Amino acid sequence: MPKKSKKNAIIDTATILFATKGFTNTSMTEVASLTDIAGATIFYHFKTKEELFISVLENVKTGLIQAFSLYFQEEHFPSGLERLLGAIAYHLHLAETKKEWFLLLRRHYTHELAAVNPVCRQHLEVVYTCLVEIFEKALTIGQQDGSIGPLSPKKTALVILAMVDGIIQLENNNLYNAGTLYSELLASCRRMVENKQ
Amino acid sequence: MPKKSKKNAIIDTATILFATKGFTNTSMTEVASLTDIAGATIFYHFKTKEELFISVLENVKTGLIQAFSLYFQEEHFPSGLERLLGAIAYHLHLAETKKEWFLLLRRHYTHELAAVNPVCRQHLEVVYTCLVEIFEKALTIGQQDGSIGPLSPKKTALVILAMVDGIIQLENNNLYNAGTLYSELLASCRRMVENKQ
DNA sequence: GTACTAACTGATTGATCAGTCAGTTTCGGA
DNA sequence: TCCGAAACTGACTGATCAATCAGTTAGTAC
Repeated sequence: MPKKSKKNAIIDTATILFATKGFTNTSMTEVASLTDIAGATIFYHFKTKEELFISVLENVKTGLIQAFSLYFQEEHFPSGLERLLGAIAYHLHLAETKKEWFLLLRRHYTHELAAVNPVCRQHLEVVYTCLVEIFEKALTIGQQDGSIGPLSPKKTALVILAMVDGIIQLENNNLYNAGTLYSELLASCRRMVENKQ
Repeated sequence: MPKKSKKNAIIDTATILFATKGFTNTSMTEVASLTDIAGATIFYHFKTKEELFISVLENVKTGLIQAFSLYFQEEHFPSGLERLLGAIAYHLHLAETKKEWFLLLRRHYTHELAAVNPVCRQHLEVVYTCLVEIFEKALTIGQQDGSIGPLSPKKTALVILAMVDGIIQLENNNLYNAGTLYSELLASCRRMVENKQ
C-alpha cells in the first residue's frame, strides 16, 4: 500500500475524465473503476459529484499557479517584450504537457458552475487573474524599458490571453493542422505590441 | 395551424437548448414541452437525438454563411485593412445577436461528434473555412492595395479567428466586464497587420 | 362520404446513474 | 491483544431519459 491516499488517485482520474468527457458524461462508476476502487468509496471522500469537481478544479488551480511561478523563478529576460513572448510560449507549452488542465478550465460546466457556486467562481477567478497578470506585468516592464509601445497593459493582456486561448482551442479541435500556428502567434503578438519608431 | 411545420419549431427550440445547456443536459422531453409538442413527435421528425443535433448544426451553418454573404453584398470598403476590421466587427456583432450560433459551434459536443460523424464534420469544416476565408480575402486585398504588411494571409487569418473567438469566449464567461474589449481587439488587430513604413 | 397517408400522441420500457446504507476491513495506539 | 475509528465496499433505490409502439387525428384526393 502506497502512502498516497486514494483520495488523490480519485482526483487524478477525475481530472482526466472531467476534462476529456465533461462533467455530465463522466459517471462516478467510471471514475471508480479507473481508480480500481469501489463506487461507494468516492462518496466517502466527496459528498457529491459536484464536490469532487471542485476539488479537481482546486487541484488544477494550484498546479497551474505553481508551474508559472516556477517558470519565472528560473527564467530571466533581456526585455519586457521577451518576457511576454516567453510567457506566451510557456503558456502554449503547458497547454500541451498539461492538456487536462486547460480542457477543464475551458469546459462549459466549469463556467456554469462558477455562475452558481462561489467556491468554484473563486478558483476560476484566481486562475484567470493569475494568467492575465503575467502578461500585464510583462507589458508594463516592456513599456518601462522601451521594448513595448504605448498601450493599455491591462486590456492588451486580456486580448493576448484571448488570443492564446483561441489558438489552443483551434489546435485542440484540430480542424486545421496544429503546431504550425505557435510561431505565427508569437510573431503576431510581437507585431502587435512592440515599440516601433 | 400555421404553414410553418413543427419540424422547424423543434429545430429552433433545440438550437437554443443545445447551445445554452449542451447536448447531454438537454432532454428531448424538454425540447418537446418548450415547443408545445408531445415528446414522441420529435422522434417522428428525427430518428435520434443525434440526428436532431445535426439538423440544428446545419441550420446554424446556412444561417451564418447567409449572414456574412449578405453583409459583404451591402458593405464596401476603401481598403483591405478596413474590410478586415469590418469583418471582425461584424463577426463580433453576430456573436451578440445570434449568440446561440456561436455557443453551439464552440460546444465540446459539436467537435466530439465531428470527430466521429462525417456529416457533422462536414458542416463544421464548411463554417470554419468560410470564417477563415473572409479574413484571408481581406488580408490579400489589403496586401495588394498596400494597407496591410507582408505576412502569410492564411496563417494570419487563423490567428485572427482565434483572437476573435477567444474574445467572444472571454466575454461570454464574463469573468471580466464585457463590451470594452471590442474596440481594444480592433485596435490590436490593426497594429498587428497594418503596413508600416 | 370514403379511403389513404402523413402528422402526431400517451403510455411504456430498459438502461444508466448519483447517491445511500448497512456492513466489513484496515490499522494505529494503549 | 484488544479497541475504536477511519477507510472502504456491495447491494440497492429512485429518478431520469432516449427510444419504441400501438394507436388517434388531420389533411387531401376522388
